[in-house]
Amino acid sequence: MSPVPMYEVIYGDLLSQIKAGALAPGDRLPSEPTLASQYGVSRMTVRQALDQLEAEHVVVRRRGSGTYVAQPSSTYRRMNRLGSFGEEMGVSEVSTEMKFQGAVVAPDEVRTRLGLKPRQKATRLLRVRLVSGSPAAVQESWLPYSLAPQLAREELVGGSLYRTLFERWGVKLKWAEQTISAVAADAERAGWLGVAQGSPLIWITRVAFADDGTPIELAHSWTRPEFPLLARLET
Amino acid sequence: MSPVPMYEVIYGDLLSQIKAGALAPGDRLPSEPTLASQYGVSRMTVRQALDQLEAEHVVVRRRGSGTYVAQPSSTYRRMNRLGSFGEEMGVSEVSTEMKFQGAVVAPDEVRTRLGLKPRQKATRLLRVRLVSGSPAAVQESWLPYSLAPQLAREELVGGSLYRTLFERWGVKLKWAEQTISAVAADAERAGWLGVAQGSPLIWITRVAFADDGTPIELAHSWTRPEFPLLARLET
DNA sequence: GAGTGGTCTAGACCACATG
DNA sequence: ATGTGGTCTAGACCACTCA
Repeated sequence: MSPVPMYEVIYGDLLSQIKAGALAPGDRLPSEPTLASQYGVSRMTVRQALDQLEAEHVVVRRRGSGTYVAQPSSTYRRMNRLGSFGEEMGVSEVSTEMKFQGAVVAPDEVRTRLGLKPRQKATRLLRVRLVSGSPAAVQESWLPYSLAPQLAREELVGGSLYRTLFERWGVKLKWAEQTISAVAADAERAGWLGVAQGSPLIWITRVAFADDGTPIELAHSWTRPEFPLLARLET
Repeated sequence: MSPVPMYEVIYGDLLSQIKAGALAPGDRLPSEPTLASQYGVSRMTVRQALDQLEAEHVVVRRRGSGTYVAQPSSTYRRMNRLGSFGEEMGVSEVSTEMKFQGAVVAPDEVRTRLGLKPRQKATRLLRVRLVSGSPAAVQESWLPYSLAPQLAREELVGGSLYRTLFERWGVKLKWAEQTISAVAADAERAGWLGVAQGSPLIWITRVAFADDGTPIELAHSWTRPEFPLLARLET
């Protein structure tokens, strides 16, 4: 058997066509029997691919009618999926100012959340994110130093921590737990973000995990309220 | 064919057993072939039930090993699912002070978001939510008046707007789009919530939809930062 | 090596939507 | 009436885990 399952191939094909615009919102996809014969697979296999697209709201199915490319639900991007800051911001132009990058002894909170031993080192990244040139968020990330020592020195691949972890160290983050709250800007962050001290910021604390459940990253972010999170909730 | 599909029966059975504690976190479920013969169905049908449980993180599958009841991921409750305020808060004791309940001409924002015609009326509910007796959030809900006129007068079923909509009017909310931001408390909300004016609050704007896509509710909520949102993100 | 979940087949009947 | 997606069967081979 091919290393990649057929239903993932079909899933990928359809997703590409939709992203490329070959299949526009509202368009009907080929029927399940049609796809099955096109790909030379059984209908159950086609359904596995469509199940996945449906779960991600890329398509909607209507019994007796067909499967259609979903309307891009006006809002909701970001959130629900774990992605890089750039991806979360969508098409906007994102740049980064690195304020600190190095290895330090992990403070208690970091030790606890990442499961490090006392006096174990951690890599700390402190970044200011700019959207279209104006400051939008401060991000402070902590990772076990031993996981990727060069991370404390080298430049990030494409400015993305997650990409660097994956491409240089083979570390793939699988899921994250976030708490979202609000906090008043302290003097330092207010300065970086260009807001008044004491003004409200969106404060997110995130722990990201590898597929085996190992905690990899503890991150705090402080975002200006002009850049809200968008989320879609299901019943 | 039975009105309820077999895979839903199996799904429900397993979920009940897990919720009741007959299957505890970490326990292994019967294997797929075992379940198939127990229910007298094919293995593919069993897999449909398990697929659903897995997608909801109720179970985890390990190839070559078995399917296990998931560990209740310490944190993450709330968010990701659309539920009542009480459910979101988990087991905590929740009470409500109704500050306003009535029908008014819909302001522009409400008209736009709910798709109402000019001068059409809307029901406005303004509530302060208390957790264990101390104020946690202010919620302002707007609904089309014509949808459920009595809503402007009657008491809510079990103090829950969503339960009232469903049990008294048969309206079932299917999904919602939320934007989450932060905002400084104004004088009125600061007073209700017992915080200083200007202190940061979590500010959520939500539009909830029925299964046919009709917008049913526009809600704003202002929550004290001591009650953060918890969310789980997937890759 | 035995058992598990992952993938896949080649059919089938059904409920439903649309022309 | 035709075609669609929803459900289901009774097998199969595979990759993987674990004793």
